[in-house]
Amino acid sequence: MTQEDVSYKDKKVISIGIVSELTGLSVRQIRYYEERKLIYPQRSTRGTRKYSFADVERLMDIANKREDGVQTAEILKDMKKKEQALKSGQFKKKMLEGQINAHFRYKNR
Amino acid sequence: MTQEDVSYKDKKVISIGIVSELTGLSVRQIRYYEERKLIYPQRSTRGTRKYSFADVERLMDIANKREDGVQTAEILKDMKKKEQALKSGQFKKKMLEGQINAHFRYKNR
DNA sequence: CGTGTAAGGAATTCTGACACG
DNA sequence: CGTGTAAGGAATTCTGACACG
Repeated sequence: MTQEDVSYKDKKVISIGIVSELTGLSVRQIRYYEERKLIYPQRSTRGTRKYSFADVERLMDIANKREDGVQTAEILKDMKKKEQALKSGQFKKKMLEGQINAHFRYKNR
Repeated sequence: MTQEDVSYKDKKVISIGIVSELTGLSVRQIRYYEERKLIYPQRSTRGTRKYSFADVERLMDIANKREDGVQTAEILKDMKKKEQALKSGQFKKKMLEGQINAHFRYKNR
């Protein structure tokens, strides 16, 4: 994925009505999941919510879990755990890159 | 660019107000460029226009040309020319792939 | 030709609240 | 807990048209 593609995925430009169509969730449900801290839309100047494609995917993930009877508090916990794991993975990757760089610095001087 | 990224770029989900903010063009201008066949938004069930990121980029391109004094009819011509060139390039690429495939079919049988 | 604007109507979005369970 | 709904207001979007140039 290039940097430009990431910017598409994370750019908050979709209104709640479209998100509702895209996810099959009601507008009420989407607002409620925000209240429960599961999702963070951006607000436009005039206060309307704007979502990204990443948000839409996250909401579809939430919808699946809710269908399985998972409560929002539980979903929140799981998501935090996964974010933590992701950060940890990124950290490990950075460490590895550091070692590799050090290795080449050593070899090339 | 993966297939998924393409789907983000080309998915028509942005309302005209947001497109206006993103491009700096007035809503009136955006509608006018559609009238002149420079842009093709999708219509939602209730008739509102929906744009993709690709459309937004195309509009920014149009805006630049308009600033240089290029008329919409001229812009339309240029765009058609470029599309034609692109198709031609894709065609050449397909031909080449065909030759490569034929080559390997020959070698491997 | 390209763009602004007022007009009138329809649909969207927002918040806080009551309802049900 | 999770979701529907009616309420009232504000902002959006749509079309066809007149204006200016």
